[in-house]
Amino acid sequence: MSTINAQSDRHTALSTTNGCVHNWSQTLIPTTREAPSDAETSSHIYMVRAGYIRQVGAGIYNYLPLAWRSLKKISAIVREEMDAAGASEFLMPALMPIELYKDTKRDVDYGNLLFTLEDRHGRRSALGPTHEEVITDLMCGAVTSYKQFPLNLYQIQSKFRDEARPRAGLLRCREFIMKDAYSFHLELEGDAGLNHTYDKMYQAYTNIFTRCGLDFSAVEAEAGPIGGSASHEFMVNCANGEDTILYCPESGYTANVEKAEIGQRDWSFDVAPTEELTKHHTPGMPGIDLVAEHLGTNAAGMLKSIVFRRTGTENKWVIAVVRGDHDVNEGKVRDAVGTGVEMAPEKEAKEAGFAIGYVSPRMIDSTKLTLVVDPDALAAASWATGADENDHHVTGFNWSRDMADAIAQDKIKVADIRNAQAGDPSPRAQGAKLEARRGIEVGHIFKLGTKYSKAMGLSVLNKDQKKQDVIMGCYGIGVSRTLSACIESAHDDNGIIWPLAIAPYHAQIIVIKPKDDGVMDEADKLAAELSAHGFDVLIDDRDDRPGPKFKDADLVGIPLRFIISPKTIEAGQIEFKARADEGKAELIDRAKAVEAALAKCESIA
RNA sequence: CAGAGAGUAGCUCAGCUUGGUAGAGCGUCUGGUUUGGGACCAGAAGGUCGCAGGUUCAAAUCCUGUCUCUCUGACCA
Repeated sequence: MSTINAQSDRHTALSTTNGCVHNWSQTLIPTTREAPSDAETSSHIYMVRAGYIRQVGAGIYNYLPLAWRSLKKISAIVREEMDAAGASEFLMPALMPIELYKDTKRDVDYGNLLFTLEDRHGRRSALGPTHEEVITDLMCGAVTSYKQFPLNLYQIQSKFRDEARPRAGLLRCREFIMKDAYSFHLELEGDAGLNHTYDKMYQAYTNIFTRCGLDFSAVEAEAGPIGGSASHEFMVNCANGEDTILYCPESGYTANVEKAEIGQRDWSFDVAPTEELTKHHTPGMPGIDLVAEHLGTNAAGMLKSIVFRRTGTENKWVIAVVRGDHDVNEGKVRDAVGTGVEMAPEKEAKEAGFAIGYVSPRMIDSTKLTLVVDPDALAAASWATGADENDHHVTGFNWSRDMADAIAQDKIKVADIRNAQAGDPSPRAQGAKLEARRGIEVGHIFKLGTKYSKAMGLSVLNKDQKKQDVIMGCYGIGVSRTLSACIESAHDDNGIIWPLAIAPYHAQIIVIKPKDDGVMDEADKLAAELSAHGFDVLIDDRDDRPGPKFKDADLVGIPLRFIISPKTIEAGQIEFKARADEGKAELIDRAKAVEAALAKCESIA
């Protein structure tokens, strides 16, 4: 836990100045008993029900006061840690001319994900999904000497991506709030190098998500369309997350499924056949499970042969073979064959003779191609696989017998080309097995290298008066996604349970019978005391019955809760509990209210 | 992008098959009784039935087109 305000004895989640005090009746918190029927995930349901967000369009939301308060708290933590790590905040436009994307070809590579529009003059513009191009272009004109490096600049801004399918409230939006940072270097190593900044960002991200009170993992990840060499994702651990993470309990190795390596697996071509190769008619069976059932086996008894094409080529084919119940990992295929690959376009693959849906490794005998096989696809003596002929499969396929020529000519490459899964051998600890869990990606850091600087001509003269491409890194945090990921992992059946640091308010005062003499005065007094100690306070001053107010309090999820009523005032007491505590509030001395709140901060945060 | 579904009151939905005065619950407002985990009584407001055409004496309902939203998959810094 990082302590920014070390000179203060206040809890770091509290405000360093007086906290604010707001009355429920004077802000907008439209809670509802029922969620919209289309809300499926708990963060979506609770954010709508508790009055944090309202939908405007597909993947577009209003951030109501509660959500905005939390978003500002997350942003504040991000700013503090980024600034502390030596980055400078600035702001780029969200709107930009499409021409900026020409040099890096991301107007094409990013595809439909890029929001584009046309102005009155017919000029095409884009709404920024990330800002590598804008900042690289900026740097081309703004940085002229090697002496100005390293640099690290960041912004917090709305980003736009035309997601094919926005979903789950703020988890996958078309407009969302993101912090993006870009660093510039002339070398990899040393204090001014990319690696040093990357490590600092890794640490800053660890600080940020720790301070936000999140249960998260930093995992090795694929660089994806942004490109670059190394990358880590920061994932909120959450059972219903969209991403799968694999980790080794012994070595601590943790990686996204896209990236996770699999440890050593024994294999051999030399397995004696046990069955004749037999052809079967298998028409109209979509899906490997149906075919397997028809052939009297299961998916694990079949070979799946996926046809790829080397990117940028007309007809350099690659067949990747994995066991039927495994998934091919495109990145691993790329690494295995040494060039980029893409799924073969069906039409052209068919023209080249591939019976798509019925392809087998035996295609190598008739067509020029690269064959890569996963070790697990070699283990059995007898496989069911395609017959390289429409509507037909074979059973009894055996590598040593049916692929003898290819094996003899050493034409088969064996490599780890599938997604790792739970139970696979760990790549970092002998004998250990990988375990799987789910997560929501909230941060991603990349070593970009010179991909953008080369494409856009960002170079400077170095000390030796030689022109040198600038080395870049980029670092993103999904601010609005962090908010919903937090709820996704911290709620119960009654609503949200905020960690102190990013809750819209630290404390809520529920006033019972606010119209009775002196009751609101008492609430205001307590609020002032709490505020003086840095607590942001929400007073539920609504003239409503206690039941709905308790229900709303649970829904909204403010961490600390006081209950003031005529009864307790008379007794010189007050009720107090944390949102996360089970059961009813406990009665404490009114005089000890602030003390209790401060003590509770220590135990829950 | 493929498949499926939905647009009727602020929210959740019924009505549509078989065309004939626009409905319920929750919420809101007024008055009253209440006041410790989403109360009760009485009353009220609130909807060009997504939009545009068409059929018909008559369309929320039938037909055509269109827009929007959602779900599953594909895709996804």
